[in-house]
Amino acid sequence: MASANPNKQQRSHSRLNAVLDAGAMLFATRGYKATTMRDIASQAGMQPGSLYYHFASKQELLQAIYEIAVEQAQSRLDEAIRSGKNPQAKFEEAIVCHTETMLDQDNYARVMTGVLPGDAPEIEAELTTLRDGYEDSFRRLIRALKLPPKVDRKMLRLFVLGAINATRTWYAPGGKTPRQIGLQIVEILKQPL
Amino acid sequence: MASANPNKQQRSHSRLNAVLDAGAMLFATRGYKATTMRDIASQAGMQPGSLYYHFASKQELLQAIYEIAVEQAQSRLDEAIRSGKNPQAKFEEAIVCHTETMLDQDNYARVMTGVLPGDAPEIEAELTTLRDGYEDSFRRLIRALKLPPKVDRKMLRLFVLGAINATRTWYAPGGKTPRQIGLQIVEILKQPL
DNA sequence: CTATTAACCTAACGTTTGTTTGTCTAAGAT
DNA sequence: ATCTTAGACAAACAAACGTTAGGTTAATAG
Repeated sequence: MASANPNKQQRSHSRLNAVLDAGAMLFATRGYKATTMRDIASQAGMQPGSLYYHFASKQELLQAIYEIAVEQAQSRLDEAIRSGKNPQAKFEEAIVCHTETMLDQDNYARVMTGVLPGDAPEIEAELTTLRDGYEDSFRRLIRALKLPPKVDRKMLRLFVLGAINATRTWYAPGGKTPRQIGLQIVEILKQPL
Repeated sequence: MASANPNKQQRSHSRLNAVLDAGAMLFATRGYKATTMRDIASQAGMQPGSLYYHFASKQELLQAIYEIAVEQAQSRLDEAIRSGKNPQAKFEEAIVCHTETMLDQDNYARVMTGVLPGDAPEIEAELTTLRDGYEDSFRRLIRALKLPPKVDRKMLRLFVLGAINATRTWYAPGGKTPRQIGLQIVEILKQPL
């Protein structure tokens, strides 16, 4: 009955991380359906069948990536929120942070916006729950905000997140930096039209 | 050498429109890759092979739908813009109109946001050109706007369109109407945060 | 009435898909 | 030195995919 070591000590030459990285990159840029297991295997430098040593199915691979993505994004966001000195500053920091996260090329978080809900029906509920957890931070931030009476808090959250998540469709490195883009969103929200 | 009638008079019992409607509906809700020709045929009430009497390929079907979509959206938008009495009012009318268009269930326009760029590589350029034409209306509207100096016009356009296009991911009939949602966007832009 | 053709259907083609199976290799444990 | 097993490979599977080919029907034109 084997080792007394409870750690799932992975061997040094395991390419699990290469698989996760490849999947995250391809799911984020091409979407779930448009990415094949062969694409992922090729990008990770291995054979298609080998992926199934690490994950039982394509959907499970997506779920694993999604969990890492939310975790990464969440910890980034928490730190940004801490740095804000009042509710309004916290909200602004969060906006800039989320924008940077979504435009960071080597980050998993773009999978959250690159995968259509319902592309993986069997795990759709889990993915939605994960994403909702992340968005809860924004819920709390906006609740603590002083706002004009005509502004609906739920709508504000959905519009801001929608605008930021859409940046991935037009962003191109070389122009404005992710940080500048995030700051512009804040600016547009602060200036009355 | 046939008829002197130059009209491409389509027969009354042709189900071309059923094909277009089915394709628009499925591409809009599931995306391009996730929609199969069999899905479309089934929804249109015919056999998969029959689709190829009307269109030479899946991509050509998408293109035809896309062209109708942009045309519909454009004519709606033009009318809304006409109804605004000054640049600011025109911009606001355009926001509400575009929101209603995107959330209209029986409209083709959702295909513009439901299909990922690059899903159909061979016609990607045409699709982008079509969409750019539509967005040009917003470019012109924003150019005519009096704005605070710190607000970048290009960013304002991308953020507003991004926020509106994202509504399709969370909108559910029964809650706020498309019109109310559009008006809330305007409200959030007008009120300083 | 006959010839034509628009608009489908039926049936299959070749390819790509996610996945499974069995084998090999090398690293760590005994 | 031997055993075990993590981690990969090579090859194939069945299903689903976009697409094609040929036959059928019914409306229209002459």
